[in-house]
Amino acid sequence: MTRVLVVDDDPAIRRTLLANLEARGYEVQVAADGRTALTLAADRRPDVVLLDLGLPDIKGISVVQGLRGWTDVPIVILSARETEADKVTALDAGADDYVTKPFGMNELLARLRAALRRHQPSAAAPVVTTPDFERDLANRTVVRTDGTPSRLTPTEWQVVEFLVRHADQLVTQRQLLAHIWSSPAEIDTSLMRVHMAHIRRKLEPDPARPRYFRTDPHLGYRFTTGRPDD
Amino acid sequence: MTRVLVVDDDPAIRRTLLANLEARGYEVQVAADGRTALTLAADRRPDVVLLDLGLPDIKGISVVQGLRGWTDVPIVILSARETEADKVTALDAGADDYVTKPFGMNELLARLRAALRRHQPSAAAPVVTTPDFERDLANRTVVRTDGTPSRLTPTEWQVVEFLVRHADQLVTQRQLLAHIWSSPAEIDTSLMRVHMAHIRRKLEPDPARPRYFRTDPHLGYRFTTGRPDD
DNA sequence: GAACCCCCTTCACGCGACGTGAACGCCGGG
DNA sequence: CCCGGCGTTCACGTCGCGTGAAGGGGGTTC
Repeated sequence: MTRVLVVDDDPAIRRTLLANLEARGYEVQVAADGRTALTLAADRRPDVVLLDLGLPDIKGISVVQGLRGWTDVPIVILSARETEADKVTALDAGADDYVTKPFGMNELLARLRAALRRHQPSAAAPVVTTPDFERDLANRTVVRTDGTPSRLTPTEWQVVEFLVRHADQLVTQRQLLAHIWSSPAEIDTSLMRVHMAHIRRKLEPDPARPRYFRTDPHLGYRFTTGRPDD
Repeated sequence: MTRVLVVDDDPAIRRTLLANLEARGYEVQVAADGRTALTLAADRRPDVVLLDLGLPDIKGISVVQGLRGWTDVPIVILSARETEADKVTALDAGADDYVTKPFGMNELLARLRAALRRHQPSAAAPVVTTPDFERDLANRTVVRTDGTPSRLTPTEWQVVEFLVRHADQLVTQRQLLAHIWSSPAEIDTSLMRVHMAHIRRKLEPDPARPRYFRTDPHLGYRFTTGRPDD
Protein backbone atom coordinates (compact mmCIF):
# COMPACT_ATOMS: atom_id res chain seq x y z
CA MET A 1 0.00 0.00 0.00
CA THR A 2 1.42 3.33 -1.06
CA ARG A 3 1.43 5.89 1.74
CA VAL A 4 0.87 9.57 0.99
CA LEU A 5 1.43 12.36 3.47
CA VAL A 6 -0.80 15.36 2.77
CA VAL A 7 0.26 18.64 4.37
CA ASP A 8 -2.17 21.56 4.06
CA ASP A 9 -3.76 23.98 6.49
CA ASP A 10 -6.98 24.29 4.50
CA PRO A 11 -9.49 21.68 5.74
CA ALA A 12 -11.41 21.77 2.46
CA ILE A 13 -8.34 20.89 0.40
CA ARG A 14 -7.37 18.22 2.90
CA ARG A 15 -10.81 16.65 2.53
CA THR A 16 -10.70 16.79 -1.27
CA LEU A 17 -7.25 15.24 -1.46
CA LEU A 18 -8.04 12.64 1.14
CA ALA A 19 -11.17 11.52 -0.70
CA ASN A 20 -9.54 11.38 -4.12
CA LEU A 21 -6.42 9.62 -2.92
CA GLU A 22 -8.24 7.02 -0.88
CA ALA A 23 -10.60 6.38 -3.74
CA ARG A 24 -7.57 5.38 -5.78
CA GLY A 25 -6.22 3.05 -3.18
CA TYR A 26 -3.61 5.20 -1.46
CA GLU A 27 -3.14 5.16 2.27
CA VAL A 28 -3.32 8.78 3.38
CA GLN A 29 -1.98 10.61 6.40
CA VAL A 30 -2.79 14.28 6.90
CA ALA A 31 -1.04 17.09 8.69
CA ALA A 32 -2.21 20.67 9.10
CA ASP A 33 1.11 22.28 9.97
CA GLY A 34 4.82 21.86 9.42
CA ARG A 35 5.84 20.42 12.75
CA THR A 36 3.21 17.74 12.60
CA ALA A 37 4.30 17.00 9.04
CA LEU A 38 7.93 16.48 10.01
CA THR A 39 6.99 14.30 12.96
CA LEU A 40 4.58 12.23 10.90
CA ALA A 41 7.10 11.82 8.11
CA ALA A 42 9.73 10.49 10.49
CA ASP A 43 7.20 8.29 12.24
CA ARG A 44 5.18 6.82 9.41
CA ARG A 45 7.67 6.96 6.52
CA PRO A 46 5.35 7.96 3.67
CA ASP A 47 6.22 7.06 0.09
CA VAL A 48 5.44 10.55 -1.17
CA VAL A 49 4.65 13.95 0.38
CA LEU A 50 2.09 16.45 -0.91
CA LEU A 51 3.10 19.73 0.64
CA ASP A 52 1.34 23.08 0.72
CA LEU A 53 3.77 25.96 1.03
CA GLY A 54 1.48 28.28 2.98
CA LEU A 55 1.56 26.80 6.44
CA PRO A 56 0.67 28.52 9.74
CA ASP A 57 3.70 27.66 11.87
CA ILE A 58 6.86 27.27 9.83
CA LYS A 59 7.65 28.01 6.21
CA GLY A 60 6.95 25.29 3.74
CA ILE A 61 10.50 25.64 2.49
CA SER A 62 11.76 24.70 5.94
CA VAL A 63 9.69 21.54 5.78
CA VAL A 64 11.37 20.65 2.50
CA GLN A 65 14.78 21.26 4.02
CA GLY A 66 13.87 19.37 7.15
CA LEU A 67 12.83 16.36 5.13
CA ARG A 68 15.79 16.51 2.78
CA GLY A 69 18.12 16.39 5.73
CA TRP A 70 17.49 12.71 6.12
CA THR A 71 15.23 11.33 3.41
CA ASP A 72 14.83 11.25 -0.34
CA VAL A 73 11.07 10.80 -0.23
CA PRO A 74 9.49 12.51 -3.28
CA ILE A 75 7.96 15.89 -2.44
CA VAL A 76 5.27 17.47 -4.61
CA ILE A 77 4.62 21.10 -3.77
CA LEU A 78 1.08 22.51 -3.80
CA SER A 79 1.02 26.27 -3.73
CA ALA A 80 -1.09 29.28 -4.58
CA ARG A 81 2.08 31.24 -5.32
CA GLU A 82 3.08 30.93 -8.92
CA THR A 83 5.98 33.30 -9.40
CA GLU A 84 9.10 31.82 -10.91
CA ALA A 85 11.16 32.72 -7.88
CA ASP A 86 8.91 30.66 -5.60
CA LYS A 87 9.11 27.66 -7.86
CA VAL A 88 12.88 27.88 -8.26
CA THR A 89 13.40 28.21 -4.53
CA ALA A 90 11.24 25.21 -3.72
CA LEU A 91 12.68 23.00 -6.45
CA ASP A 92 16.26 23.85 -5.57
CA ALA A 93 15.54 23.18 -1.92
CA GLY A 94 14.88 19.61 -2.93
CA ALA A 95 11.24 19.45 -4.02
CA ASP A 96 10.47 17.16 -6.92
CA ASP A 97 7.53 18.94 -8.50
CA TYR A 98 5.54 22.14 -8.10
CA VAL A 99 1.82 22.42 -8.83
CA THR A 100 -0.01 25.73 -8.55
CA LYS A 101 -3.48 26.09 -7.11
CA PRO A 102 -6.07 25.78 -8.38
CA PHE A 103 -4.95 22.47 -9.79
CA GLY A 104 -6.63 19.75 -11.79
CA MET A 105 -6.99 16.58 -9.76
CA ASN A 106 -6.10 14.35 -12.69
CA GLU A 107 -2.91 16.26 -13.39
CA LEU A 108 -1.94 16.16 -9.74
CA LEU A 109 -2.48 12.43 -9.61
CA ALA A 110 -0.44 11.95 -12.77
CA ARG A 111 2.42 13.99 -11.30
CA LEU A 112 2.12 11.96 -8.13
CA ARG A 113 2.44 8.77 -10.12
CA ALA A 114 5.44 10.17 -12.00
CA ALA A 115 7.15 11.12 -8.73
CA LEU A 116 6.50 7.68 -7.28
CA ARG A 117 7.60 5.90 -10.42
CA ARG A 118 11.05 7.39 -10.64
CA HIS A 119 11.76 7.13 -6.95
CA GLN A 120 13.74 4.07 -6.11
CA PRO A 121 12.93 3.14 -2.57
CA SER A 122 16.07 3.19 -0.51
CA ALA A 123 17.38 -0.30 -0.33
CA ALA A 124 19.07 -0.51 3.02
CA ALA A 125 18.11 0.28 6.55
CA PRO A 126 18.36 3.94 7.53
CA VAL A 127 20.45 3.00 10.51
CA VAL A 128 24.07 2.26 9.93
CA THR A 129 26.41 0.75 12.43
CA THR A 130 30.12 0.36 12.07
CA PRO A 131 32.72 -0.73 14.58
CA ASP A 132 33.54 2.92 15.17
CA PHE A 133 30.32 4.88 15.04
CA GLU A 134 26.57 4.60 14.80
CA ARG A 135 24.16 6.81 12.93
CA ASP A 136 21.15 7.96 14.89
CA LEU A 137 18.48 8.90 12.40
CA ALA A 138 16.10 10.53 14.83
CA ASN A 139 18.31 13.24 16.32
CA ARG A 140 20.63 13.48 13.40
CA THR A 141 23.60 12.67 15.52
CA VAL A 142 26.35 10.15 15.28
CA VAL A 143 27.64 8.32 18.32
CA ARG A 144 31.20 7.13 18.26
CA THR A 145 32.04 4.07 20.24
CA ASP A 146 34.59 5.96 22.27
CA GLY A 147 31.66 7.83 23.73
CA THR A 148 31.97 11.25 22.12
CA PRO A 149 28.79 12.05 20.22
CA SER A 150 29.02 14.14 17.10
CA ARG A 151 26.52 16.25 15.23
CA LEU A 152 26.43 16.51 11.46
CA THR A 153 25.34 19.65 9.65
CA PRO A 154 22.55 19.30 7.05
CA THR A 155 24.92 19.22 4.09
CA GLU A 156 27.24 16.78 5.76
CA TRP A 157 24.26 14.62 6.59
CA GLN A 158 23.12 14.62 2.99
CA VAL A 159 26.53 13.59 1.75
CA VAL A 160 26.76 10.79 4.30
CA GLU A 161 23.23 9.70 3.47
CA PHE A 162 23.99 9.53 -0.23
CA LEU A 163 27.21 7.63 0.24
CA VAL A 164 25.74 5.20 2.73
CA ARG A 165 22.83 4.51 0.43
CA HIS A 166 25.32 3.44 -2.21
CA ALA A 167 27.47 1.48 0.17
CA ASP A 168 30.48 -0.18 -1.45
CA GLN A 169 29.66 1.48 -4.75
CA LEU A 170 31.62 4.24 -6.36
CA VAL A 171 29.86 7.60 -6.11
CA THR A 172 31.28 9.94 -8.68
CA GLN A 173 31.96 13.58 -7.96
CA ARG A 174 29.42 14.33 -10.63
CA GLN A 175 26.70 12.35 -8.92
CA LEU A 176 27.35 14.14 -5.66
CA LEU A 177 27.34 17.57 -7.26
CA ALA A 178 24.18 16.82 -9.21
CA HIS A 179 22.32 15.30 -6.29
CA ILE A 180 23.25 17.69 -3.52
CA TRP A 181 24.26 20.91 -5.20
CA SER A 182 22.32 20.65 -8.49
CA SER A 183 25.46 21.62 -10.28
CA PRO A 184 25.48 20.90 -14.02
CA ALA A 185 29.19 20.54 -14.55
CA GLU A 186 31.97 19.45 -12.27
CA ILE A 187 33.09 23.04 -12.11
CA ASP A 188 34.47 22.99 -8.62
CA THR A 189 35.21 20.01 -6.45
CA SER A 190 36.81 21.95 -3.61
CA LEU A 191 33.47 22.20 -1.83
CA MET A 192 33.14 18.45 -1.71
CA ARG A 193 36.66 18.10 -0.42
CA VAL A 194 35.98 20.48 2.45
CA HIS A 195 32.81 18.69 3.45
CA MET A 196 34.49 15.31 3.18
CA ALA A 197 37.23 16.58 5.47
CA HIS A 198 34.63 17.69 8.01
CA ILE A 199 32.79 14.38 7.81
CA ARG A 200 35.99 12.43 8.25
CA ARG A 201 37.06 14.51 11.18
CA LYS A 202 33.76 13.79 12.89
CA LEU A 203 33.43 10.12 12.04
CA GLU A 204 36.72 8.52 11.12
CA PRO A 205 38.88 7.09 13.89
CA ASP A 206 41.91 8.37 11.98
CA PRO A 207 40.84 11.17 9.61
CA ALA A 208 44.19 11.17 7.87
CA ARG A 209 43.71 7.57 6.81
CA PRO A 210 40.01 7.10 6.07
CA ARG A 211 38.57 3.69 6.69
CA TYR A 212 34.92 4.23 5.85
CA PHE A 213 34.81 7.22 3.54
CA ARG A 214 37.40 6.35 0.93
CA THR A 215 38.60 8.36 -2.01
CA ASP A 216 38.75 6.99 -5.52
CA PRO A 217 41.19 9.39 -7.17
CA HIS A 218 39.85 11.22 -10.21
CA LEU A 219 36.50 9.51 -9.79
CA GLY A 220 34.79 10.14 -6.50
CA TYR A 221 34.17 8.62 -3.11
CA ARG A 222 32.76 5.43 -1.68
CA PHE A 223 31.47 4.36 1.69
CA THR A 224 32.50 0.94 2.81
CA THR A 225 32.17 -0.95 6.05
CA GLY A 226 34.69 -3.54 5.02
CA ARG A 227 38.01 -4.34 6.54
CA PRO A 228 40.58 -1.54 6.81
CA ASP A 229 42.61 -3.16 4.04
CA ASP A 230 44.42 -1.01 1.54
CA MET B 1 29.87 17.70 -18.29
CA THR B 2 26.13 17.18 -18.20
CA ARG B 3 24.63 16.55 -21.62
CA VAL B 4 21.19 17.86 -22.55
CA LEU B 5 19.26 16.80 -25.64
CA VAL B 6 16.90 19.54 -26.85
CA VAL B 7 14.11 18.42 -29.18
CA ASP B 8 12.00 21.15 -30.76
CA ASP B 9 10.96 22.02 -34.30
CA ASP B 10 10.94 25.76 -33.64
CA PRO B 11 14.37 27.20 -34.46
CA ALA B 12 13.80 30.21 -32.23
CA ILE B 13 13.13 28.06 -29.17
CA ARG B 14 16.08 25.85 -30.01
CA ARG B 15 18.32 28.90 -30.13
CA THR B 16 17.00 30.27 -26.85
CA LEU B 17 17.42 26.97 -25.03
CA LEU B 18 20.82 26.36 -26.53
CA ALA B 19 22.12 29.74 -25.43
CA ASN B 20 20.73 29.53 -21.92
CA LEU B 21 21.87 25.98 -21.33
CA GLU B 22 25.36 26.50 -22.63
CA ALA B 23 25.70 29.66 -20.60
CA ARG B 24 25.14 27.51 -17.51
CA GLY B 25 27.73 24.95 -18.40
CA TYR B 26 25.62 22.24 -20.00
CA GLU B 27 26.68 20.44 -23.12
CA VAL B 28 23.77 20.70 -25.55
CA GLN B 29 22.69 18.60 -28.52
CA VAL B 30 19.72 19.67 -30.61
CA ALA B 31 17.23 17.77 -32.74
CA ALA B 32 14.41 19.20 -34.82
CA ASP B 33 12.33 16.06 -35.18
CA GLY B 34 11.54 12.81 -33.46
CA ARG B 35 13.63 10.45 -35.52
CA THR B 36 16.73 12.55 -35.13
CA ALA B 37 16.01 12.77 -31.41
CA LEU B 38 15.82 9.02 -30.98
CA THR B 39 18.99 8.48 -32.99
CA LEU B 40 20.86 11.16 -31.12
CA ALA B 41 19.71 9.83 -27.75
CA ALA B 42 20.97 6.35 -28.58
CA ASP B 43 24.21 7.70 -29.97
CA ARG B 44 25.19 10.41 -27.52
CA ARG B 45 23.49 9.20 -24.33
CA PRO B 46 22.29 12.53 -22.91
CA ASP B 47 21.77 12.96 -19.17
CA VAL B 48 18.39 14.61 -19.67
CA VAL B 49 15.98 15.22 -22.56
CA LEU B 50 13.97 18.41 -23.18
CA LEU B 51 11.19 17.34 -25.51
CA ASP B 52 8.62 19.38 -27.39
CA LEU B 53 5.43 17.46 -28.03
CA GLY B 54 4.53 19.14 -31.34
CA LEU B 55 6.97 17.56 -33.77
CA PRO B 56 6.65 17.37 -37.55
CA ASP B 57 7.27 13.69 -38.17
CA ILE B 58 6.15 11.52 -35.27
CA LYS B 59 4.13 12.29 -32.19
CA GLY B 60 6.04 13.47 -29.18
CA ILE B 61 4.39 10.75 -27.15
CA SER B 62 5.98 8.17 -29.42
CA VAL B 63 9.37 9.67 -28.70
CA VAL B 64 8.74 9.25 -24.98
CA GLN B 65 7.73 5.65 -25.51
CA GLY B 66 10.68 5.05 -27.81
CA LEU B 67 13.07 6.33 -25.19
CA ARG B 68 11.45 4.49 -22.30
CA GLY B 69 11.92 1.26 -24.19
CA TRP B 70 15.57 1.19 -23.32
CA THR B 71 16.57 4.10 -21.08
CA ASP B 72 15.59 5.79 -17.85
CA VAL B 73 16.94 9.16 -18.89
CA PRO B 74 14.86 11.98 -17.37
CA ILE B 75 12.43 13.54 -19.86
CA VAL B 76 11.03 17.03 -19.39
CA ILE B 77 8.15 17.84 -21.74
CA LEU B 78 7.80 21.26 -23.32
CA SER B 79 4.40 21.83 -24.85
CA ALA B 80 1.96 24.50 -25.91
CA ARG B 81 -0.92 22.19 -25.05
CA GLU B 82 -2.03 22.59 -21.51
CA THR B 83 -5.11 20.47 -21.11
CA GLU B 84 -5.07 18.00 -18.28
CA ALA B 85 -5.50 15.08 -20.64
CA ASP B 86 -2.31 15.95 -22.50
CA LYS B 87 -0.32 16.22 -19.32
CA VAL B 88 -1.68 12.98 -17.90
CA THR B 89 -0.95 11.13 -21.12
CA ALA B 90 2.62 12.37 -21.32
CA LEU B 91 3.40 11.79 -17.65
CA ASP B 92 1.92 8.32 -17.65
CA ALA B 93 3.85 7.49 -20.80
CA GLY B 94 6.99 7.96 -18.77
CA ALA B 95 7.79 11.67 -18.86
CA ASP B 96 9.20 13.13 -15.69
CA ASP B 97 7.87 16.67 -15.88
CA TYR B 98 5.61 18.77 -18.06
CA VAL B 99 6.13 22.48 -18.66
CA THR B 100 3.68 24.51 -20.76
CA LYS B 101 4.75 27.19 -23.20
CA PRO B 102 5.31 29.99 -22.76
CA PHE B 103 7.62 29.03 -19.94
CA GLY B 104 9.93 30.94 -17.65
CA MET B 105 13.53 30.06 -18.30
CA ASN B 106 14.42 30.04 -14.62
CA GLU B 107 11.61 27.68 -13.78
CA LEU B 108 12.56 25.39 -16.62
CA LEU B 109 16.15 25.30 -15.47
CA ALA B 110 15.08 24.58 -11.90
CA ARG B 111 12.89 21.70 -13.09
CA LEU B 112 15.82 20.47 -15.15
CA ARG B 113 18.03 20.48 -12.09
CA ALA B 114 15.37 18.67 -10.09
CA ALA B 115 15.04 16.00 -12.76
CA LEU B 116 18.80 15.53 -12.88
CA ARG B 117 19.15 15.49 -9.12
CA ARG B 118 16.83 12.60 -8.46
CA HIS B 119 18.02 10.50 -11.34
CA GLN B 120 20.53 7.88 -10.41
CA PRO B 121 22.37 6.75 -13.50
CA SER B 122 21.72 3.07 -13.93
CA ALA B 123 24.83 1.01 -13.55
CA ALA B 124 24.68 -1.11 -16.66
CA ALA B 125 28.10 -2.61 -16.39
CA PRO B 126 29.41 -4.92 -19.05
CA VAL B 127 32.16 -6.81 -17.35
CA VAL B 128 35.20 -8.30 -18.96
CA THR B 129 36.52 -11.42 -17.36
CA THR B 130 39.71 -13.33 -18.00
CA PRO B 131 41.22 -16.20 -16.09
CA ASP B 132 43.52 -13.77 -14.33
CA PHE B 133 41.57 -10.59 -13.73
CA GLU B 134 38.14 -9.04 -13.97
CA ARG B 135 37.30 -5.55 -15.09
CA ASP B 136 34.51 -3.85 -13.18
CA LEU B 137 33.17 -1.01 -15.26
CA ALA B 138 30.92 0.53 -12.64
CA ASN B 139 33.57 0.71 -10.00
CA ARG B 140 36.44 1.45 -12.36
CA THR B 141 38.52 -1.20 -10.70
CA VAL B 142 40.19 -4.38 -11.77
CA VAL B 143 40.19 -7.37 -9.50
CA ARG B 144 42.86 -9.97 -9.99
CA THR B 145 41.91 -13.51 -9.19
CA ASP B 146 44.63 -13.77 -6.60
CA GLY B 147 42.56 -11.28 -4.63
CA THR B 148 44.58 -8.12 -4.95
CA PRO B 149 42.46 -5.35 -6.44
CA SER B 150 44.14 -2.86 -8.68
CA ARG B 151 43.26 0.67 -9.62
CA LEU B 152 43.91 2.05 -13.07
CA THR B 153 44.67 5.69 -13.67
CA PRO B 154 42.45 7.56 -16.14
CA THR B 155 44.89 7.22 -19.02
CA GLU B 156 45.53 3.58 -18.32
CA TRP B 157 41.80 2.99 -18.17
CA GLN B 158 41.30 4.64 -21.54
CA VAL B 159 43.94 2.49 -23.14
CA VAL B 160 42.53 -0.70 -21.67
CA GLU B 161 39.05 0.38 -22.67
CA PHE B 162 40.08 0.95 -26.25
CA LEU B 163 41.95 -2.31 -26.53
CA VAL B 164 39.19 -4.35 -24.91
CA ARG B 165 36.59 -2.84 -27.22
CA HIS B 166 38.63 -4.11 -30.12
CA ALA B 167 39.30 -7.48 -28.57
CA ASP B 168 41.35 -9.83 -30.75
CA GLN B 169 41.81 -7.07 -33.30
CA LEU B 170 45.02 -5.29 -34.05
CA VAL B 171 45.06 -1.75 -32.70
CA THR B 172 47.71 0.29 -34.43
CA GLN B 173 49.86 2.79 -32.64
CA ARG B 174 48.35 5.43 -34.85
CA GLN B 175 44.84 4.52 -33.70
CA LEU B 176 45.81 4.67 -30.06
CA LEU B 177 47.55 7.99 -30.40
CA ALA B 178 44.66 9.47 -32.35
CA HIS B 179 41.99 8.21 -29.99
CA ILE B 180 43.56 8.93 -26.63
CA TRP B 181 46.07 11.67 -27.21
CA SER B 182 44.54 13.23 -30.32
CA SER B 183 47.94 13.17 -31.96
CA PRO B 184 47.64 13.19 -35.74
CA ALA B 185 50.96 11.53 -36.45
CA GLU B 186 52.90 8.89 -34.60
CA ILE B 187 55.46 11.43 -33.52
CA ASP B 188 56.36 9.66 -30.34
CA THR B 189 55.49 6.17 -29.28
CA SER B 190 57.44 6.20 -26.05
CA LEU B 191 54.41 7.40 -24.17
CA MET B 192 52.41 4.36 -25.18
CA ARG B 193 55.21 2.08 -24.18
CA VAL B 194 55.34 3.57 -20.70
CA HIS B 195 51.64 3.20 -20.19
CA MET B 196 51.59 -0.30 -21.57
CA ALA B 197 54.29 -1.21 -19.09
CA HIS B 198 52.17 0.15 -16.25
CA ILE B 199 49.09 -1.69 -17.44
CA ARG B 200 50.96 -4.95 -17.77
CA ARG B 201 52.49 -4.57 -14.36
CA LYS B 202 49.04 -4.13 -12.86
CA LEU B 203 47.16 -6.78 -14.83
CA GLU B 204 49.43 -9.39 -16.34
CA PRO B 205 50.31 -12.44 -14.25
CA ASP B 206 53.81 -12.24 -15.72
CA PRO B 207 54.45 -8.72 -17.02
CA ALA B 208 57.62 -9.80 -18.79
CA ARG B 209 55.68 -12.21 -20.97
CA PRO B 210 52.32 -10.59 -21.71
CA ARG B 211 49.41 -12.92 -22.18
CA TYR B 212 46.54 -10.50 -22.67
CA PHE B 213 48.09 -7.27 -23.85
CA ARG B 214 50.29 -8.47 -26.70
CA THR B 215 52.62 -6.52 -28.88
CA ASP B 216 52.48 -6.77 -32.64
CA PRO B 217 55.94 -5.55 -33.59
CA HIS B 218 56.02 -2.57 -35.93
CA LEU B 219 52.23 -2.40 -35.87
CA GLY B 220 50.66 -1.93 -32.46
CA TYR B 221 48.97 -3.88 -29.71
CA ARG B 222 46.10 -6.26 -29.33
CA PHE B 223 44.02 -7.50 -26.42
CA THR B 224 43.18 -11.17 -26.47
CA THR B 225 41.57 -13.50 -23.97
CA GLY B 226 42.71 -16.62 -25.81
CA ARG B 227 45.10 -19.28 -24.63
CA PRO B 228 48.66 -18.28 -23.81
CA ASP B 229 49.84 -19.87 -27.07
CA ASP B 230 52.64 -18.20 -28.98
C1' DG C 1 16.12 45.67 15.24
C1' DA C 2 20.63 44.45 16.59
C1' DA C 3 23.93 41.15 18.19
C1' DC C 4 24.99 36.83 18.01
C1' DC C 5 25.95 31.92 16.17
C1' DC C 6 26.07 28.33 12.97
C1' DC C 7 27.26 26.71 8.66
C1' DC C 8 28.16 27.10 3.73
C1' DT C 9 31.51 28.75 0.74
C1' DT C 10 35.99 30.42 -0.94
C1' DC C 11 40.94 30.78 -0.93
C1' DA C 12 45.82 29.43 -0.11
C1' DC C 13 49.14 26.00 0.77
C1' DG C 14 51.51 21.40 1.03
C1' DC C 15 51.76 16.82 -0.50
C1' DG C 16 51.44 12.98 -3.28
C1' DA C 17 49.87 10.89 -7.62
C1' DC C 18 49.93 11.13 -12.48
C1' DG C 19 51.46 12.30 -17.26
C1' DT C 20 55.30 13.32 -19.98
C1' DG C 21 59.83 13.40 -22.03
C1' DA C 22 64.42 11.49 -22.16
C1' DA C 23 67.99 8.10 -21.46
C1' DC C 24 69.52 3.42 -21.30
C1' DG C 25 69.73 -1.63 -22.03
C1' DC C 26 68.03 -5.54 -24.51
C1' DC C 27 66.94 -8.09 -28.54
C1' DG C 28 66.37 -9.48 -33.37
C1' DG C 29 67.35 -8.52 -38.16
C1' DG C 30 70.01 -6.79 -41.89
C1' DC D 1 78.66 -5.45 -36.30
C1' DC D 2 75.35 -1.82 -36.75
C1' DC D 3 70.64 -0.34 -36.35
C1' DG D 4 65.93 0.23 -35.03
C1' DG D 5 62.00 -1.10 -32.15
C1' DC D 6 60.66 -2.16 -27.58
C1' DG D 7 60.62 -2.33 -22.39
C1' DT D 8 62.13 -0.14 -18.32
C1' DT D 9 63.71 3.46 -15.19
C1' DC D 10 64.28 8.14 -13.76
C1' DA D 11 63.45 13.22 -13.27
C1' DC D 12 60.41 16.97 -13.65
C1' DG D 13 56.12 19.72 -14.13
C1' DT D 14 51.23 19.62 -13.39
C1' DC D 15 47.04 18.45 -11.30
C1' DG D 16 43.99 16.50 -7.84
C1' DC D 17 43.24 16.04 -2.99
C1' DG D 18 43.30 17.19 2.06
C1' DT D 19 43.54 20.77 5.39
C1' DG D 20 43.49 25.15 7.78
C1' DA D 21 41.64 29.73 8.04
C1' DA D 22 38.70 33.58 6.85
C1' DG D 23 34.52 35.73 4.81
C1' DG D 24 29.61 36.20 4.70
C1' DG D 25 24.71 35.12 4.78
C1' DG D 26 20.55 33.45 7.08
C1' DG D 27 18.28 32.24 11.18
C1' DT D 28 17.68 32.77 16.17
C1' DT D 29 17.64 35.28 20.63
C1' DC D 30 17.08 38.97 23.50
